[in-house]
Amino acid sequence: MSEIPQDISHDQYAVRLKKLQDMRDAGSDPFRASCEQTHFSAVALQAYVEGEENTVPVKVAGRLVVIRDMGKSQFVKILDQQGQIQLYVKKDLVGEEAYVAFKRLDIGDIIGAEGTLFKTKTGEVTVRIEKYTLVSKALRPLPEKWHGLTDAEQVYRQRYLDLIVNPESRARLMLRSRIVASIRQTLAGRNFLEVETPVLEGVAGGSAARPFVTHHNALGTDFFLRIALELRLKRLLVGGYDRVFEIGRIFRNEGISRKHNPEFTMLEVYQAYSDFRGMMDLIRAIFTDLCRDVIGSFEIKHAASGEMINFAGEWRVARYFELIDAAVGFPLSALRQSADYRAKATEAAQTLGLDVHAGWETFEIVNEIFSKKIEPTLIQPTFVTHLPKELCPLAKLNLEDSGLIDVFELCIGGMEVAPAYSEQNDPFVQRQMFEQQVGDDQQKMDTDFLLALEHGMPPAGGMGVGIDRLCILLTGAESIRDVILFPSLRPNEAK
RNA sequence: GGGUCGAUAGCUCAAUGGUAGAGCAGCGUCCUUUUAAGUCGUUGGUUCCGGGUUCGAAUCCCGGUCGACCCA
Repeated sequence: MSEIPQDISHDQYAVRLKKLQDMRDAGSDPFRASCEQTHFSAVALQAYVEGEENTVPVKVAGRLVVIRDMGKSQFVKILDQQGQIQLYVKKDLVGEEAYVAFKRLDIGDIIGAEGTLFKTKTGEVTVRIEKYTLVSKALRPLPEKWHGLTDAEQVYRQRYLDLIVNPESRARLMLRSRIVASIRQTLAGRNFLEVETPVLEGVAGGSAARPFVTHHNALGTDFFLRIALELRLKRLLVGGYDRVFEIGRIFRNEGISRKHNPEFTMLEVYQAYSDFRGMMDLIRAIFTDLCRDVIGSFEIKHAASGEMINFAGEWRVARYFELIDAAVGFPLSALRQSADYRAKATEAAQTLGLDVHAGWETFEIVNEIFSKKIEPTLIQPTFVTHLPKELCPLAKLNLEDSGLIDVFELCIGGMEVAPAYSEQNDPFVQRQMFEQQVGDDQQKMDTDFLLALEHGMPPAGGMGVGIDRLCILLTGAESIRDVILFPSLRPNEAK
């Protein structure tokens, strides 16, 4: 322990260090190895029986977050996983020595306490403390109780402080845990197997994104961090896992924004002998369970627009090109086979005020219209179907129009939430689509996956759900950083 | 990567180019049912870092670091 200066009254760290040293000098250890807890705060509050004062015993534990000292008695509050509970500490009850020691506790200290439940004259259920133990000393002061912690950088770098002092952050991030748990439960109830597949891949396939590269020393080779789960999970379809899913972290070496974190969480689900329509049923079931069990409502307020998003009833189904034609104001899609399709698409995009880059393929120009002018307007749940095949090289082609694919993009709240496909299982078509996608760079082609397809993959529906964006939607968060416990930041020495 | 904005006490925030302040927290006092408890007193600053302009810089200028927002 470092030297403690003479006048420490202004230095909260030094004051606390001094208290720690005094306790150690007196032979008591302020960092205990265990502490008995019979009740979480919320459980204790429910255990109170109206009119039965000081009959129900509880042992609670948590961090001191409020201290109201009234001389010979104190009201304090502790915070545990479930929230706060008030404790009443009285000199008569705990004894002189313990009371004096209690007065030396600081906000932030973690204590265990036992006593009985009663209701104060203002009606708050409170634990009347008979015994307490300091189980972990906090050497640093907490942020201010009223405003909490607002400095964005500190909120992200020291998330634990945000969780302690900002109840809305606690609630939002805990809701994420419950959302993921609910999804697992829904899928388990439908006989899906949860699996884990490699993060380190020789080929980063399944999507078009720039991967992170790392190096394995013993093998003397570079690996890519996965950018999707798809190709591994489909190998499991080949292997006879008919219903399989993974909730896993994927990594994309691209920009950081309110909607993008370099690592994020994806749910991918595959169901053999189903197709993209089956995935519509599945995603409806996932949302129904989420609304019922986690959110407690089938309506959620869309944070950006204030509009109520309704998850009950039928969800809108709309064809991609119907939406495009409506947005541009003329039947652009009728020209898809004609020579001036590109020119008309460019003109339409520019009329809508969009920049068209010279190097873009025509489907990219049209998709710019979709992502900038249509997707943001799809607030209510909408299945967008019949997308152009260039957008998803892993989907089955539509039987009536081979330029389209059997897929949907589920858009909610102006965001793409879940794409789903009837999965491509023809190894020849798949190879062709890969070749178009990778161009000359054959290194990027997952030939081992094509080999797996040649062994036969059952027809299947597959779906991906961006868990972070789903959480943004369901929690009303403004940024992906608000639903990720520790978002990616530039490394920085602690201040 | 580009543009705009920001960084002041542990936290939340003030401060015409002229002695850096407040609230909470801390320290000391009073108070045995408080609810942002109350009461009296009181300590605390490398104004993000490095240059420059100026008699004088938290404030103006340049560079950097970190962050936020928008764009790519």
